[in-house]
Amino acid sequence: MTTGKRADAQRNIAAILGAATECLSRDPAASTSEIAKAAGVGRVTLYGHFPSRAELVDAVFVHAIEVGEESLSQVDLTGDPREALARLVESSWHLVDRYAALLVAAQETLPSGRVRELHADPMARVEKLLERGRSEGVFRSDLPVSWLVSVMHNVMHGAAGEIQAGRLSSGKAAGYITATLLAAFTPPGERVA
Amino acid sequence: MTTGKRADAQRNIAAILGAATECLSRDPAASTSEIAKAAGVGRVTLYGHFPSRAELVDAVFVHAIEVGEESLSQVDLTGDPREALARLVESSWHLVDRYAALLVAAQETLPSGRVRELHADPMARVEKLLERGRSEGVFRSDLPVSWLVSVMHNVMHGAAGEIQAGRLSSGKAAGYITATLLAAFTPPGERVA
DNA sequence: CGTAACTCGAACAGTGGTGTTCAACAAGAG
DNA sequence: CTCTTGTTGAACACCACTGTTCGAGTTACG
Repeated sequence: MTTGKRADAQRNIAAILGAATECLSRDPAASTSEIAKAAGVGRVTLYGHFPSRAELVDAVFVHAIEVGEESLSQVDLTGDPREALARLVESSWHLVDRYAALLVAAQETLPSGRVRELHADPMARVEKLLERGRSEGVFRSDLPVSWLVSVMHNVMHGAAGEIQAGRLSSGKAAGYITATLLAAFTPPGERVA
Repeated sequence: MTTGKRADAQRNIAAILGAATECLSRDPAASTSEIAKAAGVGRVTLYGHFPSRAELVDAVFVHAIEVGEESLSQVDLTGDPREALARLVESSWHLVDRYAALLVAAQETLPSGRVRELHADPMARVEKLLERGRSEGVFRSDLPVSWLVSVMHNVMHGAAGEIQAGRLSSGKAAGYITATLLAAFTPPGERVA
């Protein structure tokens, strides 16, 4: 092992990371006591591996992004950009739904800009697809790509909120989101799919 | 006056309400000390008029909604629903931009459902316009009205976030929002305005 | 003017978190 | 088996906040 850590230490680190992911996904303000207890570990042990709560949140967030990237990188983005977008939304949506509260935790814990920095890869993927759709004339070019990305982001997180509030069923969300975004991204003068 | 309060007490209540609106609009987690100081008043005085921080936040939020309603009620919602929506967005946007942080404060302070309860009037206005647009065939009917309202809400608050992050200029926001929503609300098969 | 209403700062108790220290104990690695 | 690394709960110091109490001082109001 390149890590000089002992075996049980590695096990505990994994347990803490897992428990933190779960706790923070339920409550963005989850305390270190809560997380340590959920990991079946003493609070001191937690601080032994993560110097501060913020660094733990960072590690959890980085891990979540990695998991997400693994899933997102398998989405086929070739062919009709509209169908590609539908596929990308379908995959992204599951991640957003799962990690919505975690994002909140990161936002209010990590230094400004850090969240966006870690979102660089997934954002680049979306931007690239949107650019291609624009050059093929099926996505609108009268608004900045950064704005379109923001719309996609906010519509998805809005859906997560609606579900949490019990006003939307999980099954319908992906369909609503894609229907909304495909229309929103249609160039003025063109027909909505 | 129907209020049995003394004149200076009334002045202080107004000052506290004003200071709280300003402080909470900057920082949703603003403390009572902060607010009292900004109001030029002792913390004890604040608690003399508002039994708890939560009730103060509630009062501030109610007041903000009232101010908003006053402005929104003057918007002409007759004629082409698309143009009416543009006018409504224009007015709503200023309010959202101003009170975005206040909404966050209310969300994390007030009991679940209270925020939505206080939003009943502005939401009814939007719903009514959307229903009319649907019956005239210019807004889509394949998605629930509640979802369309949520989309409008989230796109506007997303724009507020982009502005706060310095990625969007205040002047362009309203145009982007209306362009996005008009397309998003266009019925499938129809051309985007 | 006199009184009731109001204000003030300081001090207090209570809460709920973060991060550290300590000394005893357990477990992996060689 | 031994030694290093890791783990543990209890206790501690610290911080920032909420909400209350007190007594003294001030202000409106009739």
